[in-house]
Amino acid sequence: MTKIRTRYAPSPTGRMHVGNLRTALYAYLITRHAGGDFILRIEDTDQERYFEGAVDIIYRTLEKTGLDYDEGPDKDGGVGPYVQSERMKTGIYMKYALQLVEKGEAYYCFCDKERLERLHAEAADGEVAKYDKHCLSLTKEEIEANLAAGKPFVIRQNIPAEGTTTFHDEIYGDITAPNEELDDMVLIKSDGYPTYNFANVVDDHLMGITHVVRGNEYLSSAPKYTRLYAAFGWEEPVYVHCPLITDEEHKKLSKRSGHSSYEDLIEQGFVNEAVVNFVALLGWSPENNQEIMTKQELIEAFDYKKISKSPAVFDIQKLRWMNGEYIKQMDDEDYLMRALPEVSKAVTKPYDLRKIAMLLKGRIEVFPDIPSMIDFFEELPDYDTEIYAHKKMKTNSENSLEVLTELLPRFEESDDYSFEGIQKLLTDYIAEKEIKNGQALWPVRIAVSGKQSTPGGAYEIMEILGKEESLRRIRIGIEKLKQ
RNA sequence: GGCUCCAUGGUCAAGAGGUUAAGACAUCGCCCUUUCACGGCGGUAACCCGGGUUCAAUUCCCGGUGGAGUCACCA
Repeated sequence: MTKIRTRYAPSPTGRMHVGNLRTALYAYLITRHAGGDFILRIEDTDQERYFEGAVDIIYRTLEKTGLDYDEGPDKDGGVGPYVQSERMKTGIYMKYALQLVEKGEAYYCFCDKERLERLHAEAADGEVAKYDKHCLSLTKEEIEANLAAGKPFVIRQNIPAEGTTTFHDEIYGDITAPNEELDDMVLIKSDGYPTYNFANVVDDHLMGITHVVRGNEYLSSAPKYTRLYAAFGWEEPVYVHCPLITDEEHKKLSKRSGHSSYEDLIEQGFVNEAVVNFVALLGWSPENNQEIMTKQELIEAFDYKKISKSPAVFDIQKLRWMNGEYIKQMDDEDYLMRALPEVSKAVTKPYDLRKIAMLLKGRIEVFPDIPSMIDFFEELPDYDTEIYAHKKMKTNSENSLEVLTELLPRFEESDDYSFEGIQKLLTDYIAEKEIKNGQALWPVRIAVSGKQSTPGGAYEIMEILGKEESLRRIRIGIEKLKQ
């Protein structure tokens, strides 16, 4: 059995789409599961969409998501270069294209933009224009003359007008398309660059790729690739077309959704591992139904034959849940590194920010949740005294006022504002008065936070606020309740 | 519109020719708790429709319907 070789072949056009991330991940998992090679190839044949820095995004994203590759532009494995623009300079694409021309499987086309546009315009209502093979009938002399005159040209694949083409996909089975539906696609563009469609086939073959993993938006162009392989007489790779990832409207995930790229998600406070874990489960699930999985567990469990066929909605709600699980598992220092900047956004006063941050671990799903949960530390909100009422604790404005009034002098006297000190003061009071914990703790917490729900309880909050501010807030509470 | 693909709760997702049709997220309720959350327990909620094959179909086949993808000198 030959060693499995898969590749991730992104175009440097911007951020990494989550669909691409999943495709890369599946290719990666297939290879690692089987002990094969994972190859990175940069497909920069579109000069117009290329921009400086886009390649760096690819490197960075692969690194952060833990998709280490065995061969790539910076890791020669003997079948390079691994960047298509560099490969082009060696002339391989033209060489192979001319081979097809020789065989009659491809042909020169000199049609200009105007003619092609006319073809589109003339297409009958509801019909889609296909290239009409106009240049296929050019004589050898005409072609020579055009070339000699320096006329711009493309090379097109010559697909028979009749018959059908069938290919096999590991997920979808045999798929057959009528040839008349297949356009004579451009192989070599007029700028000399190969199209994605062509470079892909040539490179996959030359690089010994055994399994081609890609999104199922390529399903309808796959027959053309099959014809290309056949034209060359090359063996086709194993195809694994992944189901689409869609938005809530069941449309292909697009930029409009606001979370279509890996970088979007990271900016929104998601952690790498959670994103990778979540995306892995979009279209596949392990036998044992485990949900939280490390990369290693994914590698061991991954079986591409069990990838599903139907599209999956990207449910950000579930990602949030999963992210929360990852945050809970983080070690404290890592957590603080991510959480502290968010804490600082809401709290500028000299409180113990680490303590505040630790209050939130286990309560947040994404880091940007933090500021709105702790803004009360910075400034006591102008709250309504109605929130002093708590049904279960049987608290209301009257008994809350009583509790606070009685506690105020005790707090004024005390100088121990440690967690334990505050706790002791309050539990002593509760024992003395023979009331329920909540009957004292609830009003105190409301007074010092001004919020119905807070991370941490009365002890934690008062410890962080300190004596002076705690007293100030309790006095405000008493004033509010008197009115 | 042509072609192609898809179809189990709101979402992800198991599953098998005969099952009480898993599990997770979300949602609802209860318990725990100094609030919220966490955690624990429980509830609501699904096999698109019509034929056929079969003793038996949600599962296999065909048709319909619905949804999606794709139809570039973009990838």
